Amino acid sequence: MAAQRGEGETTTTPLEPADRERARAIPEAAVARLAVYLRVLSGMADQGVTAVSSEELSQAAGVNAAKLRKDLSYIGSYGTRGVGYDVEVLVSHIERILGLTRNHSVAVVGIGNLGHALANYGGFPGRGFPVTALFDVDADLIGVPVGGIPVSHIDDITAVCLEREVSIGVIATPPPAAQSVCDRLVSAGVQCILNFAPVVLQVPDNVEVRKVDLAVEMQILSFHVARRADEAASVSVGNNGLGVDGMVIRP
Amino acid sequence: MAAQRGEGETTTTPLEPADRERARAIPEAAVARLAVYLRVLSGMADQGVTAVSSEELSQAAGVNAAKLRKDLSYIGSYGTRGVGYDVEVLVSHIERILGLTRNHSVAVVGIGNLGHALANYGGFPGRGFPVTALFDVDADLIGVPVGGIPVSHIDDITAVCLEREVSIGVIATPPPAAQSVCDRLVSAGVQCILNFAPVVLQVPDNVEVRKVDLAVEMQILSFHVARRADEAASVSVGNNGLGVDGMVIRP
DNA sequence: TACCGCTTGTGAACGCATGCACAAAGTCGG
DNA sequence: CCGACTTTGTGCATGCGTTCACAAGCGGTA
Ligand SMILES: NC(=O)c1ccc[n+]([C@@H]2O[C@H](COP(=O)([O-])OP(=O)(O)OC[C@H]3O[C@@H](n4cnc5c(N)ncnc54)[C@H](O)[C@@H]3O)[C@@H](O)[C@H]2O)c1
Ligand SMILES: NC(=O)c1ccc[n+]([C@@H]2O[C@H](COP(=O)([O-])OP(=O)(O)OC[C@H]3O[C@@H](n4cnc5c(N)ncnc54)[C@H](O)[C@@H]3O)[C@@H](O)[C@H]2O)c1
Repeated sequence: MAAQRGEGETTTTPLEPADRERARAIPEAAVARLAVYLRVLSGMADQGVTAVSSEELSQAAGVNAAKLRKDLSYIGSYGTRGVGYDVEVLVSHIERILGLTRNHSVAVVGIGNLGHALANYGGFPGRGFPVTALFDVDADLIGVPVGGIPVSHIDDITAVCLEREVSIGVIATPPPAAQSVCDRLVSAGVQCILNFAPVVLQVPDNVEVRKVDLAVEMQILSFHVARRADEAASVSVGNNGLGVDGMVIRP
Repeated sequence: MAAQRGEGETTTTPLEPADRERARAIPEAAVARLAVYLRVLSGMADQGVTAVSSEELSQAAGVNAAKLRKDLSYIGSYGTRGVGYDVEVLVSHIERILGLTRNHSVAVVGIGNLGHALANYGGFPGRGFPVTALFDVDADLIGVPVGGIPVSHIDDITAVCLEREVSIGVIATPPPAAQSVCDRLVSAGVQCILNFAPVVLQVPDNVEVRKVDLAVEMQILSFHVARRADEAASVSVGNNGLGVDGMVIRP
């Protein structure tokens, strides 16, 4: 909706009605994997590979071959039985479904440790996500270029986001500021937010939020360490080699 | 089911076998949420809150109340019916299940844009994840302290990781180096890896990998933009300037 | 002590995602 | 042109995760 210019004509290449229905039905989990397939396929294309089978591609993407085929089937039937998939064709169809046929302007809010890293990162523009705006409250930062873009004051967020047609907002401020920054982004018309602050954001229904929570990631890893340690411990104590449900733990 | 003891009365082992069995059965998705609950609860504790109901906590964590209760039930029954949960009690039990009763040393490999941000980040040590080792190949960086820790050469990774008992390795190198760095971490005995490089890592079964893939996150957001735009487009045949839900889109 | 109202903990139903297994559909060699 | 071989696309079963709904349990109150 934010991408919608006036009425009728959009700059985005419209999907065929059939594709539109498909896109609506793609499971979230499959979308995430499609993005991974896309990267793997792009890499293959760069190396001159023109065709690939579901088996090869699934290996490279680290998933089950059947799952890969099912994922691809969500976007249509573009393979050739007995042969496999044409890399270029697959790339273009995945890009189309993911909405990568147009650029998505990114704004980063909070130009501290993380914000600097993000602003300097060269991987985004190349993939269709140019960083076009940076915001902070720190007076010493305003106007200073980071990664080639001068930092704007957070109070100008609405004007700047509208002017530069920002469609994705990245929050890299301290936790206490995150909700307020989020609200400002939303009122500036940004409907997609990537949040690095360890805070649960409240947003209206029409806004999509994804969070990257490193502490949570670490704690999940910690859980697995602990679980493994416990398993080892339970095996070393007068154990009979059987797990709780009778499965053999160690042959 | 999985929690039930073999046949008849098993010996009354005075350890905590119940918890061990429970931990094994916790769904991955629930573990991730437990980490979130823990953060919310810690915040509440800091503000002097001593008791909380599933309704309140679920609101704060942004999840369904029933789901929250089920998640908590995986770790045991520590609530009081008619009252709610004691914040301190819940915190300590979640910490125990997540293995946060001990510290987990973290090593960061690749001290570039992102590695610097991670090394300087103050949020990890406070939560039981002290960064104790940094690695890079760049000769100019070796010995230079970042966030108080001198950067070691990647070739010393095995010795340093063993000496500092590193249990989590964070990969922040360019994509081409990631697999090789991963292999080195694994042979240094690190069993948990957090990967920022947009690469699918191959590891043995006993190693746990979690990836943080910002490009994928952005592409998922892009997908939702596209989907929304399409929905709007399908409505906007003879559009009146109003979006699907009647909100003004952008003049 | 007995009752009442509130909140937990969980059995059960549901829905979504995964993985299997195979028919359909194509290629290629003869 | 045909038949053997390869790989896709998908119906189906299975398992996991979410949600509902309510009995069980507890504190407060009379
Ligand atoms: N640095 C990391 O590696 C890392 C890791 C995990 C999570 N995080 C999270 O990411 C966020 C940023 O981390 P950081 O290390 O870059 O912090 P930082 O303190 O280095 O930077 C925060 C920046 O946000 C700015 N800021 C503060 N309030 C603001 C506001 N209202 N509007 C706009 N800008 C504002 C500050 O001026 C500062 O420049 C934090 O929430 C942190 O918890 C960071
Ligand atoms: N910077 C970001 O915001 C960002 C965002 C998303 C993903 N990433 C990913 O994170 C990774 C790091 O990004 P960055 O921007 O910090 O890159 P960078 O180029 O700034 O830093 C990479 C560092 O890794 C070091 N290095 C190279 N090969 C190495 C090896 N074999 N062993 C040890 N160190 C080695 C380099 O010397 C350099 O210091 C990349 O894979 C990138 O795609 C970064």
